[in-house]
Amino acid sequence: MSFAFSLDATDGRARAGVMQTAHGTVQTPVFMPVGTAGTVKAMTADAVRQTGAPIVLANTYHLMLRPGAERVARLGGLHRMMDWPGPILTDSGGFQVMSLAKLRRIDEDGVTFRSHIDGSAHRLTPERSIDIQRDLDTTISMVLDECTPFPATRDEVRASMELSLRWAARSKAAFTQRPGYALFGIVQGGVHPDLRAASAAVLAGIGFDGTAIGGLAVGEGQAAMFAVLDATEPALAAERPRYLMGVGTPDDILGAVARGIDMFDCVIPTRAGRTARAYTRRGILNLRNARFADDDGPLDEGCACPGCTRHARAYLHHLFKANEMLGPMLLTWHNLTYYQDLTAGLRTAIVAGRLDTHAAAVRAAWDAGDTR
RNA sequence: GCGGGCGUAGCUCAGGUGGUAGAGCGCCAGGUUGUGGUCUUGGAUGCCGUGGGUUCGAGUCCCAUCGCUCGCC
Repeated sequence: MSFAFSLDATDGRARAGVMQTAHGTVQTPVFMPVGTAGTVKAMTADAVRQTGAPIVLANTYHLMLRPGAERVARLGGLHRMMDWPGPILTDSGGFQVMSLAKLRRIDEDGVTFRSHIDGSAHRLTPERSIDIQRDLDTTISMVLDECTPFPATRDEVRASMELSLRWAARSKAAFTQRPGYALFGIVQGGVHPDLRAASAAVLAGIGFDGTAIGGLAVGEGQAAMFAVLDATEPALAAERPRYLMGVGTPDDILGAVARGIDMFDCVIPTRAGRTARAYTRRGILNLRNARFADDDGPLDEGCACPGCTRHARAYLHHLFKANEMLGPMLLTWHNLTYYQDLTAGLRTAIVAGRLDTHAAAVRAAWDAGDTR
C-alpha cells in the first residue's frame, strides 16, 4: 500500500478527495482532531472514532520531551499506545519551540531550546525531527519549519521562509520512504503573495507527498488569510493534498475549502469543549451561561453525539458549574462531532456540485442564532 | 445567671488616631486557531445586626437592645 491521493470531484476550486495511507483511508475535506500529547484530551480513542474522525494529530515537541520518542518506539509506537490504528499526523515541533520553549536559539542547523516542563536543554534539527517522527511511527510526518511570527517585516518573513525551505530539503533527505507513509512540506511567506508562491514552487521542486500552509491564523485576520490562500493555491499541485495548519473556526474552514484546502487541524473544538463553548448548527453557545440552567432541550438538534441525544442543555450547564469532568468530555465529543459533520457536509456538497448554496445555508443557520 | 469574643457583599474576612467601604472566593459576561483542562479581561452586589446618643461628619466613639459563640456556675 503506497501513499496516494486522488480527487473524486471538484466544485470550483474546492475538492473532494481520498487519501490512502498505511493505516487507512481518509476522505477529504477532513478535520483532524488534535492529540498533542498522544491523546485527544478528554476523549478515549474509541470516542474519537465515533465522532467520525479518520485521522488524528500528535506532536513531536511534546512527545520527545514526555514520554520520549525512543520510549514510545520501545512501547510499540503511537498507534499502539493510543489504541489508534488509523492514520496519525505529527507536527514537527517547530511551532511549539516558538510558542512554548523557554530559551530558544535558532541557527542554520536547527534550534536549541529549554523544555517548558523542566527546563532541560534540547536540540531539534530537521534530521532529528524526522527521526523522532519515525520513532513515533507517525503516518504523515511534517518537515521542521519556523513558524514566522506576525507581524514581521518583509525581510524577516523572507529570511524565515528561506530557512524553512532549506530545512525542508534536509527533512526530505532524512526521511525514509516507506509504503503508505508520507512527508509534507510547509509553505511559509507571511502575508506576502509572491513569497508564498515562491515558497510553494521550491517545495514542489523538492517533491513532497502533500503540502501544508503554515504561519496563518496568527493574528493577520481572516481576510488576509484567505488572500494568502488565493495567492498560494495556483502554485500547489492538484494531485497532492493541501493542509492548512492550525485552522480554524467553522467559518475559516468553509472559506478555505472553497479555496482548495483539503486538510485542517485546530485546537478550537477540543479546547472550547473544555471551556464550555459549544459549536452548533446555530452558532456558538457558552454553556456556563445562566440562561441554560433550566434549558431542557438538546444542545444541538440534528447532532447524534451522546451529549445531544442523551442529555439536556441544563445537565451540561450543571456539569460545568460543578466542575465535573464529564462536562468537558461530553462537550469535546460534541464539538468534534460537529466539525466532522461540517466537513462531511462540505464533501457531499462538493460531490453534488453545490458547495456555494450549501455553505450559504450553513452560514445562514449560524446567523439565525440560537432560537430557544 | 456571670465573664469573654463576634455580628461589614452570597461565603470567608480586611477596614491605626472618626471624613459616606474593600479583598479572595462565588455570581454575571467576554477572550482563547500546527493545545498549558491553562490563563486572562471586564461587570454587578452592601439600611456596615437594630435603636438611640456625641459630632459639621460614625463601620469606626458612647448607651441600650437582639442574635451567635466560648468559658464558668
